[in-house]
Amino acid sequence: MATLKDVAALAGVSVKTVSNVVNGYAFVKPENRRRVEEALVSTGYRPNLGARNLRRGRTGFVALVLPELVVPYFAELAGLVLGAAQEREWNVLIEQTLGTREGERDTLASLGPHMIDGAIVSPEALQARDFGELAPGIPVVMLGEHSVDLPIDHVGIDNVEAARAAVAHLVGLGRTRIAAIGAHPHRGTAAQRLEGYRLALAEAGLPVRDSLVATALNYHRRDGAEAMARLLAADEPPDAVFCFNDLLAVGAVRAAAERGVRVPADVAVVGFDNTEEGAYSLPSLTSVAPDKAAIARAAVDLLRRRVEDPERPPEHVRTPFSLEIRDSTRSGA
Amino acid sequence: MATLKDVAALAGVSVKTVSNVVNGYAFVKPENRRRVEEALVSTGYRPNLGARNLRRGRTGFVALVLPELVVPYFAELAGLVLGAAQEREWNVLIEQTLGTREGERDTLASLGPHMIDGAIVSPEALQARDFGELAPGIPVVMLGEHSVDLPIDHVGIDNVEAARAAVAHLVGLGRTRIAAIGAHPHRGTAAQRLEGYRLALAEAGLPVRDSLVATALNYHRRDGAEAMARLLAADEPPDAVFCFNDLLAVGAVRAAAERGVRVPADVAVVGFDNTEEGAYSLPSLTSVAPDKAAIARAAVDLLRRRVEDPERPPEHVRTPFSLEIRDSTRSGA
DNA sequence: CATCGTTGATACAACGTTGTAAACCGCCCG
DNA sequence: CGGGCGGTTTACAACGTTGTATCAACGATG
Repeated sequence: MATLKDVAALAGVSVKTVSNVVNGYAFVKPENRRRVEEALVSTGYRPNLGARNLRRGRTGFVALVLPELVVPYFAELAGLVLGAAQEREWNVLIEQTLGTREGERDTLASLGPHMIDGAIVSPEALQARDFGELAPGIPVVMLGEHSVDLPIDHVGIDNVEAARAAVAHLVGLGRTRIAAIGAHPHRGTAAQRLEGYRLALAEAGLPVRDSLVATALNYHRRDGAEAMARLLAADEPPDAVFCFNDLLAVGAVRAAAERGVRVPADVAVVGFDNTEEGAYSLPSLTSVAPDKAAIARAAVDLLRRRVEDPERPPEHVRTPFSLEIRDSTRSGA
Repeated sequence: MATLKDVAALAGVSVKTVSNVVNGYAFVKPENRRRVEEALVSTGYRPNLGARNLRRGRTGFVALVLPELVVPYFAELAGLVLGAAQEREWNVLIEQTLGTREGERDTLASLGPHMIDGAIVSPEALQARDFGELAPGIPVVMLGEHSVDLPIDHVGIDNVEAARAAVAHLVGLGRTRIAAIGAHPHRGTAAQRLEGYRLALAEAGLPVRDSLVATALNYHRRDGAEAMARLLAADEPPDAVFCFNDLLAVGAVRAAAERGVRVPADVAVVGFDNTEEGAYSLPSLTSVAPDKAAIARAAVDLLRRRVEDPERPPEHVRTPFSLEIRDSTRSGA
């Protein structure tokens, strides 16, 4: 593997001059520049990033910490972050926490302070305040959970508003027994979506019944199916369900189908995340659609600014969302 | 950030002694060892991996190169590789090629030789032989495509056999006009699955009709839907479809539903990859189920052995598969 | 007592890169 | 003609770590 030294020897100049050419330093005699460039090509020189970063004190790596890649929302998001980071010449290290608190702690601890220039974290169990101690001095941008009181950069949609819009849509269909699937004791986003759900019901003059709020400890298809089964088995089953993500909704739709309950005729279903899976499922899924590309771009951008100036005041970026209406809430279907 | 030097100063020993303690060198006086360990804890020392790797000539990073994370099969696989690599104390760099030849070339080129100890590559457009020139000297393990003639480690299922089993299953249902969706001019796996499809038809004494083989330039839901639409619009539409992955199958099912064609009554559908999405879709999808965990483990293991001994002869690991039979091919449903 | 081997500790160099400061060149100006 | 100045190049040190060689101390051996 060719190093600067080899190139320098071949071009008959010093190592530093080669380094200067590589880094685009202006004052290099054209003649030398030509010779160096020739030597660079003929040796196939590639900088040793480890050495460069050791010298510069940066690594060029960013961590993307998220619960699980098998959750389509995170897979889509990861893809977009990868793309956005590529433009900034960052390499992305994806870490899965599996949603457990230990997983998140381990991940952040094991990354070590030297490995990464910063991290984009989509927390699930972890409280935001844990970050200070776990990743001391590492620039962090948080996704999803909204925690205004903490001095940490943050990107996300307005979960309360989004949930309210989703439930308002169900209200608009004339549904009155609207359930929610996805309540969770420790998840910030869950609390916010539940809040939006309650607000929408209150605005419509509908009662908020505990029996219609289903907890889901994970947000997988299986959890949605189980929750829906419980709801349908109850005395007064719902005529609409707002699920806190698309996977829960997919599970809910399946559980309904298995029991001969029609969607949307008997139960209308709204999901969250607007994954492609939901758009293709039968019936296609109405879903809250966060602008994932905007989230990814904003997160990478915020992290870049934070890395460049660690002292700047933390920023909260609110990205837009919309409601994609599909067959699972269309009466015609 | 504490360095060896800081720890050494605090413990009153030399830098090297601290290094020896950190690396578990045997001959350190118990007294000194104790002092060093104390200092390590109190300074919260974490080795600078960049420096360590610079010295050792290894990076501790492995690349996982795949087409797209939004394809559930790759997301699932990535999650499993992440897990398997973690046990080996490797960090995984996930790179998306977006399935284009340029993407794959760029990715491999940009990683550079210094960045990674090796790569696990799931090629799509790229020909296997391109790797030699693109990543000279980098240990590579290939996934999926079977290319016995090349001196590269390889992990995958027997695609011909798997496809044959899937189509044989459809034959067993009494279907006679069995279509295939997913033919592709440049994809090795596509060619193999098509081969298995042909074999199964031949064994059953059924003709192979070109009009029943649908090309898909990508393997997304949309492509499956479009291909299915073409097949259904033809003079003699199929009574069964073998899709080369689950996404194509999901799209195909949707296209059928939109045209009032019932699955499986009118058309039975088999997918490939056994993704969770398929298991929960309506109807649930019969699918060829590669043992993804085994693939991930084998790939990481093979790469580790290759890194440790670059001279060993290349190995081809054949991982098992099964056929998961679900509603999309069950007559009762 | 001289020699040797073992244990324990250290100094030094090196990995490949880049920032700093100094040196060199030619040229213009006083 | 000496001093200064901008352009151009270079030597050197440093980033944090670890392999090699060296060295000191010690008890055992001949």
